[in-house]
Amino acid sequence: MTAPATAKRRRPRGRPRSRSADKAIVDATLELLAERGFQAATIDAIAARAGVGRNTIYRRWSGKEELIADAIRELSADLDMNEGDDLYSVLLEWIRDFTRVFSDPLFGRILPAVLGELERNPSFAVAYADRVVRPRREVLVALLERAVERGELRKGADVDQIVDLLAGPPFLRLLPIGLPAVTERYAEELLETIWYGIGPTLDRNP
Amino acid sequence: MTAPATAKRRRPRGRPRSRSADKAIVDATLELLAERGFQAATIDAIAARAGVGRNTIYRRWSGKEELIADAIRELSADLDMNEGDDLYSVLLEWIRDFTRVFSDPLFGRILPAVLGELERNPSFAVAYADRVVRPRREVLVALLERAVERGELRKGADVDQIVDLLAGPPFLRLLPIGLPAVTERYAEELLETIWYGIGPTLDRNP
DNA sequence: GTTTTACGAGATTGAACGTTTCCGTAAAGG
DNA sequence: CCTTTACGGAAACGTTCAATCTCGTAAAAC
Repeated sequence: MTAPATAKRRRPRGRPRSRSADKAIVDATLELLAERGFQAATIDAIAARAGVGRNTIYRRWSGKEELIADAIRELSADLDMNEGDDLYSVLLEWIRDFTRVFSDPLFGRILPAVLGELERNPSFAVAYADRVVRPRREVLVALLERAVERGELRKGADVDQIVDLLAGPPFLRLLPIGLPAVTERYAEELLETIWYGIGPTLDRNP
Repeated sequence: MTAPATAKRRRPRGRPRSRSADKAIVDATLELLAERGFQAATIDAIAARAGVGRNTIYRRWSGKEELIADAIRELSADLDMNEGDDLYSVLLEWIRDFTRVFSDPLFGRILPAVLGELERNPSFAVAYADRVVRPRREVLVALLERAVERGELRKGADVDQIVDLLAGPPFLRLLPIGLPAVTERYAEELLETIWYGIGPTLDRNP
């Protein structure tokens, strides 16, 4: 063993990397992605917004793709779900959160901005799926699985499908393809339809 | 009146525009969009695939964006819905069609390919919404409204929401964000969930 | 046959952009 | 003070690509 177990890594010689530059570069990347899309996130524009020189970027990342994939990995989904309430209320709040997050000027605009790149660039897709989609989805899936066991959901329900039902419709509405806008009561109406189904009314508690 | 009512438009002097070049250019544009995305659909690549010179394109369109918007407008949704069957079967077939269309190597790959451009370029979004989304949606909406009137759907159901429930979940599955793949029985399972709802089972006919 | 317009192909221009390199300066250790 | 590494700024290189232009040829009207 050449290195003692107690060794702190010694600080290397010359001037240390600026931590604030690290953050400024990643922030600028995400902001540009969200505000103006993938093509507008040029190295020039990122460096200018971050207030750094281009070589300060290239000293940290080997190229534009690595930078963007890394920046996407910095997106952390905050995953607080108040499980105390009854399931219906929890799901209602989840839909509200989901629509709110996608109106967020930073976080919510990233996916639409990189969607076109996802197909061509699997590393972006993996980064986004791992850091943004999967964590949020796992929390909801686990919650729904417990609900199925407790009998609060239809027996044998496919939780993946339920997640899609909760997320798919509001996601469609956020694409610029001429669909009706999301209204104030959108979450309530959507969940009611999902909960009771679209089939003709049977015996149901009002 | 300067032009007689019976007049065919006289053919202008010189060599006429090649109609087959028109078609070849638009086809090549759509194919490249679908296969390799927006960025790969360069004028050079389009001209090469169409087997025409670049100025043959510029003689017809003022630039790349006009060409692409025009090509998108050529996408026609075929809208056969066999209304004879019962509603449940019709909706089942609709979901199957929808997932099939989005695996279509031409038609279905266009939207993912231009999604990133939609936000930046409203004319693409308008073209796609007008020619692809709206016609398909209108047929389904009309069918659902008639079903509501006949009592085949839950009273007071919001048909826009139902369309989203039918289209949103399969659309999510087709994005490269790590979701489970669409299986053979996907449409059946999805419609069953939508039809009966996710709430705990009440009295229901099996 | 002459004129007119379209054609495919290639050369050219100009802008955007990723990437590298160099400069003078700043911040750290020795 | 000297060396080392980082910094912001700017210049430069190479590539890609939209857009324009030129050339010899083809297809139509007259």
